[in-house]
Amino acid sequence: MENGRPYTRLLRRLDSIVALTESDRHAITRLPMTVKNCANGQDVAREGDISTQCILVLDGYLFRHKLVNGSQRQIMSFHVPGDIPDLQTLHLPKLDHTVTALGASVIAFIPHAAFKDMLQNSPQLTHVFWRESLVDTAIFREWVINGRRDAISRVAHIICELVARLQAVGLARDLAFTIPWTQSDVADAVGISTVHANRVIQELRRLGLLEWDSRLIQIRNWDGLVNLGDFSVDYLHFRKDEPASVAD
Amino acid sequence: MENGRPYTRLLRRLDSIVALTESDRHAITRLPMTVKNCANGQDVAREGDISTQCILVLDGYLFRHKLVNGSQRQIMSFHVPGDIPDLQTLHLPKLDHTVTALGASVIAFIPHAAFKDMLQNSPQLTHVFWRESLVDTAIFREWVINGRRDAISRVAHIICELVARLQAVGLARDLAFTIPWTQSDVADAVGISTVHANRVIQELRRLGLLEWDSRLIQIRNWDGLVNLGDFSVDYLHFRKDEPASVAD
DNA sequence: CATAACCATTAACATGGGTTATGGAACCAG
DNA sequence: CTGGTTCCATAACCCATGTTAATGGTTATG
Repeated sequence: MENGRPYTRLLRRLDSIVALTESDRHAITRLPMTVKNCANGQDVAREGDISTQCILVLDGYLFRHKLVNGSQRQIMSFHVPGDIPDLQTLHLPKLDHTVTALGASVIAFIPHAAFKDMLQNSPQLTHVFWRESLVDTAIFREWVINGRRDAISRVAHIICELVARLQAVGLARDLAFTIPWTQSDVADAVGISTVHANRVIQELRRLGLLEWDSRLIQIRNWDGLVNLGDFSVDYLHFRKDEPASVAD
Repeated sequence: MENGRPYTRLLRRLDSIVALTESDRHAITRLPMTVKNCANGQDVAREGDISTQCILVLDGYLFRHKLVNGSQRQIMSFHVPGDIPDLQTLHLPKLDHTVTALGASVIAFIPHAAFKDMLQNSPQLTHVFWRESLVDTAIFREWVINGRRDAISRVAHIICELVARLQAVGLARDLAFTIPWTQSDVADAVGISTVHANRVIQELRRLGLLEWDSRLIQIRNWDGLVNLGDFSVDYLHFRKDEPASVAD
């Protein structure tokens, strides 16, 4: 949000998967938004809610999660600036999981009515946002697959994914990023115990793949991490003609 | 396919999540289709392909899968009659996984051009199919969560899911269904070894929850299975006002 | 009919990761 | 300063599940 325009990251995000025309960009910037600051751990939307607006991440992170067997928490996705984690509520308004702020974050609410109105008037934007929702699906498929990998590969994999997604919106360009999660959050995302998450993180450090200093993660050996995590960027479905990463 | 009309199950399927108008139904029945018979194990679409048509399951089953670490196969979904397993290719034409026939099956190809044309002319049908693709997403989310359950619960869970989805299109009404998978397929779907799949299946039988005679599965204790699998039908997002299960 | 595949089953053994518990560092509230 | 809380780290123990391998039944095939 360096430049203060709230829709900048969203445009970057969409631009990373589809080429936007000027009129598309213009239509998006005219969407009404209500900005809100969230405290760490604050629920932004809850399982069972019927949504009437979408959430856009402006700054910080959100995550989606659900309880398994009434006790364990499974985190099913992390969301970076430019993401609309509940885009699906446009057509599936009842939430089957909860959306929560990871660290202090800034979000914006976009009313469904205005959003749908915009899509109704533009087949191209319908394509763009439908496609965006399908990339979300592809990420879930990859997380299903991730369950087959062993613990250290799983953690390596989500780190690679986060770096790639942050880079798509112009963040983490130096292979370093800050994310206010705890080891217990990591454990709940990849489906291991916190004790084992700690073992795995130490092993990643020991292998010289990255520095992981509480909140700050600095990749030291990208290729090694990609290899260990069996990571391929394909499933994120970025455009071949990458958006210029210098034009901000 | 009892009545011979190829789009019957699809209409049932859509009807289970959204109320269709007569003109919607009519538009769908006018979609051009090319019917094809598939042998067991035949790839219908492959990872890396650029699709120009969608696949509709008419009879039998398909499944989607991908190799992990270049060796292990992870099955990420099963598809029943009425499903369009590659609906996402309408907006994300490059496949990031392979679609294969499970047993001898009958499918139909629907050209993207005709499909898009239909959607372009009907905001309501755009809503219906977008929503359909989002239910697909919700299922993947649930499979991510399923990774947190132990082996027997995971198997119980996918059995419950299959029964629910078959019932939505008018199959498996008597809590019994035939599916030509092997124990190794089950293992690759829930992410366990074939040996352990065998242990788990025997335990399910021993608990009196079901009969599992090779291809034929007969549920004996639905509530027990639901309970063991920690299954809740919510994530399938069926309409509250269920489609009449008698009107076929 | 003979052979080969494939599949379900079982056994013996190995191990990745879970569980429980404890201590210390950092941070915060009063 | 003191007590509470959260997070990271470490150890000991154990279990669910993986691995490997062997057996027999069934089906497909030449």
